[in-house]
Amino acid sequence: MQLDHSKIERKWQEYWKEKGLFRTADKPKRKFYNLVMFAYPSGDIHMGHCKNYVIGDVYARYLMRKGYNVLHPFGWDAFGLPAENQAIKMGVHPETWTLDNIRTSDESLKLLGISYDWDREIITCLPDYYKWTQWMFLLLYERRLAYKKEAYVNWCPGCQTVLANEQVIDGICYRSNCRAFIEKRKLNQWFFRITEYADRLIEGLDRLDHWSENVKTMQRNWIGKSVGCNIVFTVLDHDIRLEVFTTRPDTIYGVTFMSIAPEHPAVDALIKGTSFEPAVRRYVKDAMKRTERERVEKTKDGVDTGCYAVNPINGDKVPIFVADYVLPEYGSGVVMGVPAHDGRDFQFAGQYGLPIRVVINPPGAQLDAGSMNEAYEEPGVMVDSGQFSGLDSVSGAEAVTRQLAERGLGGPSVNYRLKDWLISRQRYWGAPIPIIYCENCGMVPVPAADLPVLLPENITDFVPKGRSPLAAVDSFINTVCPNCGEKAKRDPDTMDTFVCSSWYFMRYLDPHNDREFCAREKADQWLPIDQYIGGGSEHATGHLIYFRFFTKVLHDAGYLSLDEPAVDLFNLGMVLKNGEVMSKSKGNAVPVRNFIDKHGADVARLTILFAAPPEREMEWSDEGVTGAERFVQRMYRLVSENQCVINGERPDQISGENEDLYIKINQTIAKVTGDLESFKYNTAIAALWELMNALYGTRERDSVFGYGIYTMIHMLSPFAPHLADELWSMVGGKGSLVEQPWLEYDKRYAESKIKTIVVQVNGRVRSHIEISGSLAEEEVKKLALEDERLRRYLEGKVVRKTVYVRDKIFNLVVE
RNA sequence: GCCGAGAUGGCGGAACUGGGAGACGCGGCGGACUCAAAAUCCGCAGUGCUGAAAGGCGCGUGGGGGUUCAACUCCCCCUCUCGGCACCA
Repeated sequence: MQLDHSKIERKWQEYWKEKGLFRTADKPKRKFYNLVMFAYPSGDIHMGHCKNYVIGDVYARYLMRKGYNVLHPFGWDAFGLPAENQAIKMGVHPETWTLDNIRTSDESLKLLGISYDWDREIITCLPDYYKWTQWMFLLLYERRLAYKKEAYVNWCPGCQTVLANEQVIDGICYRSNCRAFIEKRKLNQWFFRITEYADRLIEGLDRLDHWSENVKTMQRNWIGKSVGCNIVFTVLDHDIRLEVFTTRPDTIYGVTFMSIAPEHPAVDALIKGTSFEPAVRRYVKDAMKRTERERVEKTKDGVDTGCYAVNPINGDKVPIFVADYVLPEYGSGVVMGVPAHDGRDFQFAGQYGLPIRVVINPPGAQLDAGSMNEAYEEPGVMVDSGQFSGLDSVSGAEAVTRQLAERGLGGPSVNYRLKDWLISRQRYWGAPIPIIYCENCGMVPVPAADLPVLLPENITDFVPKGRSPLAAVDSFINTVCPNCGEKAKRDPDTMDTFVCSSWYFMRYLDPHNDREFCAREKADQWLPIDQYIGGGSEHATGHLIYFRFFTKVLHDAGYLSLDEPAVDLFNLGMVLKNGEVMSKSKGNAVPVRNFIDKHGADVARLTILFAAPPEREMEWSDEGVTGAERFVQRMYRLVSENQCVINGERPDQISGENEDLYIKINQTIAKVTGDLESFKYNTAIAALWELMNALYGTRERDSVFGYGIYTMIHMLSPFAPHLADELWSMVGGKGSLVEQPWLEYDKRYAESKIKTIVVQVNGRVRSHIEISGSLAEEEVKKLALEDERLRRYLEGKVVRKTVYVRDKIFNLVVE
């Protein structure tokens, strides 16, 4: 009796669809927003992608059966470079390629039986979606959170576009097919002022109790808040003020030089016309050529400007250097050099023979500048610091800051590592930036009524040339000014795809609305996301910050009442094969369709679920498939051979042989239910397997046995829904188990009647006592002392102490 | 360097709040069925020593210490693996 998986899978998928079981009603009573991170459509999906979808689906199906009104949507993050690169390589239009991929992948997801509400599918590259992405841009523009500025930005020579900070990894382009070294270029680009939300993005993390510490810590580090002080140094014989940011104003007396970034605008004025000019210019030119990576790896060097800065606290005159270890975009691009108490300054001073002046001593010790071989960076006691000497460095820092503020030479300041989000891209396949440049009126936002600014389709040359391909499309670029009606030009750039994904979770709530991105009423009904199931921590410092930022902006603008999008975040581990992340480009992908043709969707699902706990990485192995396949066949056989004893009634007379089985059944329901709620799907399946083994081992095929199979069928439904529904109909069930409430267990039989007390001597297991009911310590002790097996351990020994954990363990401590 | 996660049989992995380590599966071995094989079913199994056998005695959760009647679990030190950040003043 073999199971024809393709037949039953098709049958039940059709039934679910016809009955609209996964279409979400719009007036949710017990709502649950279960969101799986949407995906980039890069060809057909493979088993590596499926893990996310299957895990999200198990949870969704369980919640539906628990009576929740579950919103479980899916969509596609469809803009982006791969489509465009494909267009260049194969001559296909990016839209064609993308939509083809989506069609194929949708079919595969349907073959897997994922319970998405397909009516809500969103595709970010379609005008009815990106219209609202553009609307979001305008909202940020209006609120002065989108702005254009000339700045040194990350330029990827491979992709021929600028990138956000978050997209540069170790000085290299984040795209796995590119990996080019990033260059710095000074360009005029659009930014989102995410730094304005830096503090709130940090504070909000404290309210996200259900997010993993891991992701929260990564976000805190990424935002990188530093509390310190600004200090103004004047330059001798120049009308220049150099402002520095430091977290250690307590080391101000230890300043023996200043370093200024090569990009700093003051460099020019410092050296103009002096004998130092040629050397400095040469240094600056070389520095600008270096990538960030090269700068980090080379030794700390610099060049003297011949100028001197004046220490505002003690009037010391110190030389000013240009040095490329100073980051132009952090703080003010100038640092005060304190070699005794900063590792980098120590190295730099060593290189140029600059004096080292100790101004902080470790508690109870004294440093000697001459014998130091590294900087002392810890807090301590201030010395050689004028009126501040003797203060501990923490309160000293405050005192110095206070005095600077009083004299108008500085004051408290906060700096962030986080930088504003650069969102312009010089590429075609993205949402056009809705801005028009008019000779009379300047920069003019496209009026909301004119949205969307459509991406022109009549374009064939996608080869990047350092500017957006849209710049060459006259019909797109040339327009009229919405203000004055004169000829004007559109912005040729498109937006970073991460803008599209920053708000997608709201579009699902109202996907067909053509007047708003989402009706307020629906947002209020459905948000927040109750469970966000994400594809790993690679999004921690990108998407997962951006979508929080957008939520806060929309909150402030009055469109949302909440300001954190997701209550609970679950990070899944990736799927590996042969030790590497499964992906098409690595050639180790297991295609979904082939797999389903051969083994079926339920086997695919069980293989993924059983192999490892969801949060952990899993190594794909064909052996796991064997197990899942065997499970399905055994289950099918169990039901088909015993159909007559299964009636779904909970037996009320439990006695005799099958009482233990009945207890096992109830324990399994409790275990599986608990595991479903905490994403422990591997152990849930193990529990089902145990119950199946128990059923196979049962001789008396009575009503308890029948009920055991019945509950197995029920509990199988989130994991292997097609098989479960088929078995359900075989035993006379109506419709799908999705329509049935989840099982409750019989509390009277949740515990074994017979318990085993483990008897230990000095912590080693030496015997067991079987009991029914419960025993007091005295009784156990009596039984233990009479126990034959214990005699040899107790003979000639004195019982010094006993420990009893009721009905569980009894330990005799003897000597 | 900093932050985070992890290390358990041949393999994937289990173990509640400190209470019988190794559930469940894969692979392996033995048996049944079969002319035979596959499939299926039943059984065995961490490891060393000992015993004809039932069994007995040790050792065992990356390494070393500690707390405890009792430690995979708690504390201290160390090693390795993975992920993130990294000249952030």
